[in-house]
Amino acid sequence: MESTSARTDICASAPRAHPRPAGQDRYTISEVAAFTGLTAHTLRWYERIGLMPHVDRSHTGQRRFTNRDLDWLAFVSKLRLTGMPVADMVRYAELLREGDHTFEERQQLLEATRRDVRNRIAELQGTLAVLDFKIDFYAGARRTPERGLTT
Amino acid sequence: MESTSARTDICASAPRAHPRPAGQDRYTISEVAAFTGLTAHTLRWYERIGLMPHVDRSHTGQRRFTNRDLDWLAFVSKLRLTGMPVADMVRYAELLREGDHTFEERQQLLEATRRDVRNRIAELQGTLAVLDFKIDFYAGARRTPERGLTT
DNA sequence: TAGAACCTTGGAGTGCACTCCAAGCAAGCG
DNA sequence: CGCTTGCTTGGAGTGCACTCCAAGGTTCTA
Repeated sequence: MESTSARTDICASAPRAHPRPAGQDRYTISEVAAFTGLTAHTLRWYERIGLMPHVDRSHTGQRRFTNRDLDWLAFVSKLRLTGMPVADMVRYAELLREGDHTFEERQQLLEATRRDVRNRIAELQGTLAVLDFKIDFYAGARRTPERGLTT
Repeated sequence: MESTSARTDICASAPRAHPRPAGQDRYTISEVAAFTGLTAHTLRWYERIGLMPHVDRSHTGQRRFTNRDLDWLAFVSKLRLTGMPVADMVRYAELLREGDHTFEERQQLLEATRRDVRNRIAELQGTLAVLDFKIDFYAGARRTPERGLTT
């Protein structure tokens, strides 16, 4: 669990996941919920805990998200898939808000995350091997039915 | 998110993860905790919720785990890594207890799990691509420092 | 201008997977 | 035998990541 030089030639363009209407830059919370797959509740919660880099408001106080916010949310959603704790993502968001002098720490955080993701992939491939082994056994036992496997 | 014919040529032997002393077949709960990395609390909890296929007891009622139990726990630990809900693992354990006529359902459950794991790996590889992209950006910006990336 | 559908807030509730506790019995050693 | 360490139970507590609620203000469509 350390090797696996996972190739990443798919989708190596700029991180823009969910389709969104062109020429618009102010979205209500429910529009953003539709684009990202997150609920409005979750979006408000993200803002509360400091995971959103301060969202714009209309003159009456309603949230108006921008394309930049959508980019950020797409990135956060990717990180979420890795099982990265929300607290760590908040940390990264804080570093961004603090400006240029956190550059190096951000880079290190990203690199640590990448190591975690690679390890995670290696683990999953190990599990896949076990599943393949067991499924092969089931397929074999189907042809010569005799005993029912103990795990 | 559906492709990725993940190769699984590593560790494709019989599923036996943690080293254990030869010629022994009765382990106390703390020994099992040491071998598996699970806590004694968790092992008791697994039994309570029906995830252990009925553990043997000493004449005074203390648990005595067997090598077969260790095999099962190794398998469960693998499944746990995939993020499979405990309830689903309990379901599989129930099917095992119910005997031969659940053979097909068990096979299907394993195959569904394998699909999930493959999808998970594909997702992670997508995330890895995003991380690589961003880390490359950071490395480039280090050589020509000018602006600090917005996500 | 009415009504429906949407948005706001703080705080409380949910589900999962553990994790711990207290009180008491069991096992092994000098 | 006494002592320490380990094991037993049901039930309560924890941490995470949401998820929902009530009461009220806003925006859109007819």
